[in-house]
Amino acid sequence: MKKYIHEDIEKKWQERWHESAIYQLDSKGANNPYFNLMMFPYPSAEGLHVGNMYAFTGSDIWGRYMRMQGYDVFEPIGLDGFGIHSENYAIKIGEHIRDVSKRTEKHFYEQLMMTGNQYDWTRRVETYNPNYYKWTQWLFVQMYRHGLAYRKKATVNWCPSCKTVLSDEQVEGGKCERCKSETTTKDMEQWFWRITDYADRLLKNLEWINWSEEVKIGQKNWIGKSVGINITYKVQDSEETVTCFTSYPETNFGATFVVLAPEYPEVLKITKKNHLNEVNKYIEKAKKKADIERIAEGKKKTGVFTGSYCLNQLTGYKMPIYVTDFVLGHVGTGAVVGVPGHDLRDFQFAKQFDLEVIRVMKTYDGDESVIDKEEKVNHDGIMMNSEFLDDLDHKEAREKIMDYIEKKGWGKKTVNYKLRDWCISRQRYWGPPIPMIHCQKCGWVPVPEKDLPVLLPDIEKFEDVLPDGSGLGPLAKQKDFVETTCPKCKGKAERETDVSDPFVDSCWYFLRYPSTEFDYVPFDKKRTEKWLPVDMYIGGKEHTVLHLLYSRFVTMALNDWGFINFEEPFERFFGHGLLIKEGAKMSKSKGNVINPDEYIQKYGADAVRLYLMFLGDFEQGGDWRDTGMRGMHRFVKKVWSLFKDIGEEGKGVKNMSIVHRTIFGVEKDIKRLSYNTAIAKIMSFVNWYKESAKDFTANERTEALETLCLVMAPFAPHITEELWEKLGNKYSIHQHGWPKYNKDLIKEEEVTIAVQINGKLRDTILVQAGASQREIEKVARESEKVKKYLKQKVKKVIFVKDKIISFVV
RNA sequence: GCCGAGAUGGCGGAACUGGUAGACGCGUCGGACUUAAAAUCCGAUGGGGUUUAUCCCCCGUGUGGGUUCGACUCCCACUCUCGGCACCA
Repeated sequence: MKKYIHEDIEKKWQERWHESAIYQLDSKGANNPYFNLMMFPYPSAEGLHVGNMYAFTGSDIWGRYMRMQGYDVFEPIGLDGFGIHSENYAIKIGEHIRDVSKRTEKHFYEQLMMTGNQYDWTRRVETYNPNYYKWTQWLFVQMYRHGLAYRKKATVNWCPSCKTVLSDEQVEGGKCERCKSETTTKDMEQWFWRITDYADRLLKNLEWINWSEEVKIGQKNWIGKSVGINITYKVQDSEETVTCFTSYPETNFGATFVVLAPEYPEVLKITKKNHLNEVNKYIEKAKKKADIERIAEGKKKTGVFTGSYCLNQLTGYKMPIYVTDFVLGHVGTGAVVGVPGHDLRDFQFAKQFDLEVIRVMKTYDGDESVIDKEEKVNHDGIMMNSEFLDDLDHKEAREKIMDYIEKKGWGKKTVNYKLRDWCISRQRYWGPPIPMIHCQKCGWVPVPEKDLPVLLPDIEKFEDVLPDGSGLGPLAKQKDFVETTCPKCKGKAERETDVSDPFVDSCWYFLRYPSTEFDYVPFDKKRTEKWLPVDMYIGGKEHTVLHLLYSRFVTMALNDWGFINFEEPFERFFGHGLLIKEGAKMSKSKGNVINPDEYIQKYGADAVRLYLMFLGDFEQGGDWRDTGMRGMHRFVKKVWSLFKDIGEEGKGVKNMSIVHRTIFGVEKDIKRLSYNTAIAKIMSFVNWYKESAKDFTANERTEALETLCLVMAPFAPHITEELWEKLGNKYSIHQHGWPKYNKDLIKEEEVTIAVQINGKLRDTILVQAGASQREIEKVARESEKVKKYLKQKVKKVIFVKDKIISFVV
């Protein structure tokens, strides 16, 4: 038998798979469609990251296993190439993104090809391709037509030194990630998608979708539903009112002040004349700070008095109104009623400005002393000083007071969400232009469908694609692009020059995959109904909120508009863990980044795939060690060497039940994506084979080796294909069914029973499986080791079938 | 601060619904093959004690308590690590 040369074998089969098109979506047949999706990568130009390969291998194993279970598995791949990540890289190396991205596309696909995943290479999707982003723009127009896309002034991060808008991710601790200067905020008109309309549904559906609890909780917290009440207070000597949202109104007998956000629209109207100066100054200062900076200041509260008061209807307390930046304009109503005894921030503010603290809840331990330090501020307890609420538990009191306030007409029960509408405008170059036209007469008009796509102009000069600090994107300088005619009145008009957020590109890509050959619709109706929703989606947990939530939102909207017949895009989502190297996070600065190419060249894709899946639990992540990689290479060579004696006759063995136990065990592990233990079972099987094969008949050899190929096929697709052929089987192992095990044979005939005395292991005995307590007790009592301990009277005997017998003395 | 995940030999990690802790692999040590090395193969390998030896005993899953015949697994309190969010009223 030849030596194992992975380069030849892997190349050979990759070409064969390609020619025979066994992984292509069957657009006519396919009785059991199964959409196995992995998160498409954003190509970083430095090439495929081993983290990508880790995720994709785990997903591919699942897809290959499902194919062997008889499903028509569709496993597509594409590139999330539009966006700031790619653009920043191009800027860094001083090259035009258009050129960089052409190069990375080729590089990425070549690398992905080498990993041996069962992709349908005919259905690739690249977000920067006009035939794709045409439909991203179409989605925007749909959003606009259905009232879910709108424009509003928003506060964005701004770096005064780089003169550009920054995304939240680019601001680290209040500083610009590139030049380290302090960032400020700027109010700019932006396009938004009304995801908050779907907040409740996004939350509700979490109850039934098959996702891990961890990810569901992540989404739930992000949506951040809080139930409470909006209470409206009259401002004294004024026509104005202030409405405050609170989720713990039961403490309102202890309310002693009201605080407004600097962004609060009526701040100046509420402020008394002689306080205007100071209030204005404070607001100006606050505006210059980013949210992050406000937070960084920590517990020290600042603020300024407006000179006005409002009345607490419950107590008649005259509450002074302050402006402070710890109240955020976009949260709740932008106004908060201060209860210093039972909210830490309110307490800190009250101390700063010497406001009264009134205790209205004692602790469950009965402490009702004066609240004079932070540690004593309590959020729950039994009501006191609250008239008709006294002695009620605070939760009970909450219901009662809300009804009371509503009945009195002072307020209205409200639900508040942390989730904010999705700002999709980006003042950048490398994205799909937002397909809107502004006309002096007609206002904003969407680009008609027949005129899509609005092509991203191919700007020749590299310098012209850089953000320039005008607050407008690079497209604003392209006259030919900006100047257009209004689709409505045919008059002169201007195009929107912002592009959309890269998350818009990725929020619907899975819908495109099965329909890539259609150029007149984003997704064909029949095709979509057949293949979607996605059956299994595997990807990183870091996308728990943004990407997954946006995709769910868009799917719901498309469902509402009648384009698709389902409202959840991913029937099942599985979040894998993080891959690290020798205890440390991989990073370029540390120089410990693993380049998968090198390892594939050295050890072969099969060995790398196996090792990636073996080094830890797929859900938890794992720690890459080069020595471990070498060990796996050794294992693959060992497997290869087993096939040298095919056809040799031995005297035969009685018991091949381990074959069945292996099938059973590996299957069970794959089903729960516990790939590392599945591989361990395959290794044990190989060890057993090496020890026992000398006695096998030719048939027994074949049975064992075929089984080995089949259970290993999802993990190591090339070598198993080669060995499968060597055994004389027909192409392809990947179209063969998963092996069946015999239920009777997986049962052990003999079992080892642990014998315990007072819970301590004293002996083990080998008995027939299923032996009764009486039989086992008899054998156990005869054991010398046990006898020693059974001199005292046995009080109790505990027996677990096939497991344990325990004597209590 | 809040939410989530985790802590097991020299190392990566196993242990399904409480039932023989350390599967599988790495590393190390010893041996075989070889002029030699690499590669390969065989054996040993949690710590401690005891024994000529087989045996046997004790201690061991981050810390402290609890429940149980029996706890890595369940309960309470705490420490540390990683990931996410962060003044959400």
